[in-house]
Amino acid sequence: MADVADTLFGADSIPLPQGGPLYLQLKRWIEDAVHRGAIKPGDALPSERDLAARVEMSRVTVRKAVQHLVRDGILVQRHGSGTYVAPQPNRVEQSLSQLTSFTEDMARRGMVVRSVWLDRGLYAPSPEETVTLGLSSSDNVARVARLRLSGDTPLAIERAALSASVLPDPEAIGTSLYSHLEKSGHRPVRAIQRIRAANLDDADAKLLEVSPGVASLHIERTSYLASGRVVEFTRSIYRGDTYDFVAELRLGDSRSTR
Amino acid sequence: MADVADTLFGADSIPLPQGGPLYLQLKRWIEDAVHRGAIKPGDALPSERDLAARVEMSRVTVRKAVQHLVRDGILVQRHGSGTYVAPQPNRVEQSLSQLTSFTEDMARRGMVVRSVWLDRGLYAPSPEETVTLGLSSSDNVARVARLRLSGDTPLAIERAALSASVLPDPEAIGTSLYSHLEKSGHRPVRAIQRIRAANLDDADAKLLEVSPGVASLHIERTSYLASGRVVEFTRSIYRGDTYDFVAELRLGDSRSTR
DNA sequence: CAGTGGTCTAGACCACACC
DNA sequence: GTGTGGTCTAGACCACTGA
Repeated sequence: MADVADTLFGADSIPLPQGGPLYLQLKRWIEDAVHRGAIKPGDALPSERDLAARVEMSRVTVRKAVQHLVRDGILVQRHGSGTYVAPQPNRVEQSLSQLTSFTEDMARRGMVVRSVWLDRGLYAPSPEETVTLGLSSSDNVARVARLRLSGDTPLAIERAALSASVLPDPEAIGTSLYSHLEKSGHRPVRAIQRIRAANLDDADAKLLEVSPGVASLHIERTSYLASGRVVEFTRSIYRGDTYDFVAELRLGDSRSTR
Repeated sequence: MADVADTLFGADSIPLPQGGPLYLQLKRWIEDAVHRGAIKPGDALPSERDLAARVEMSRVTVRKAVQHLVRDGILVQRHGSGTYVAPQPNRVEQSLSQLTSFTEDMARRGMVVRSVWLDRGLYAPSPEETVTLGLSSSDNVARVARLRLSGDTPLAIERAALSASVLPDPEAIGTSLYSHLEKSGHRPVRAIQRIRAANLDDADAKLLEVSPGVASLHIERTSYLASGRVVEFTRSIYRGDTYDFVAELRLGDSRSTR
């Protein structure tokens, strides 16, 4: 079986595109090879030193091309092992109009979801938590932070803050925060979400097992009880390569032609 | 007036943090200086060569630290000019439940919005357009691509495709596609949006005047008439540092406890 | 013009994976 | 071990900005 180097540098190999900086020429060349299917997801690329010798560039320049492709999600690098074409990610969709529990939502699609606890306990509230959760200064706040995974693939980081009066014992949560809240009659019926894009910092990238700087969705959610009281304030970080959010829009009623 | 170099390297300067790679030490150090307010938005940093000499690192290492900060939106670099602390972006909010026109939406907030046409005309449809817009093979497709700006700041790139029967003359659109459609009785009343995060490629980054690789929101929108017919299919790219999308969620009705 | 960021090189050593 | 990616250096030249 021919290895990848033969495929890329064999007799019918395609020459590097011309024009612009060398690292961009090499980047385009590798990107095209992946999109053509000349090298497939999971395939290993030649080592950086090997590539550098073959295309007659310095290793620094090769690394620059490769790291751009890593940032774009085309390649992945594993320290001590090699550089590989990134696997096709299975994108997951989530509704932006129905307030659903992560666990219940995924179960409905037959996906196996796990959580790893990053933190849970009772704390003195920050000023921000005091305001958004409507706490008095003597109240405690319950913080629960989880890493969400589907199989072995991390999907999201979720950091929630709730009033201790709603969640007096954070340790008692099973897999689903919402079903735990439901038992005590505190399941939210309404929420406001604020969504933005941001590059992952080093710490969160490590947790999600992607490269720092990769695009991610940051979602802030404030959930309310039927009474109007705030139940939870959650900041979540979703991997950009595995998540789609879907929203249905209807004609606005605040138009000038009322 | 003391310049930035004096502020950073003066008598009461703060030493570089220890531990880990040099470029990350330098990155943390600059990041802290910005967050402390020791250097403010708009201020120029010392040149890369200057910085390298002062912290006793090679220029390559300094560049690595700086480019990480550029990617994170902390700094901006201008070729031939210098490196500056990034200005505080004014974030813009957009609703994810009301189907509003960009132009009308911004006007309601008193913001001055301009559009620059990137492309508009009639074309033979792509297979994807044929399917999503429900065209027959003889139909043409109208494509309109715009760069949206608030003042001189680019906000978003919008590429829309509509059936030529709905928009026979793309050149006739004024500033608002939706008000143009309204005149011909084709204003959509409902839309499905799909939102994801992605790193900007070089071309789109140039249009939006940010660095390649910066996080952005990619939105695909399919809009429908009251009759159920598809009016437009639009792909938009919003700058991650200037846009928040807001959605209101309600308790889902597809729960197991129906 | 001088000064800035942008690209590129050859060579070195370290940290980790895999055998 | 050997081979991989990760970091770091000193020095060079190019392309752009701005006085």
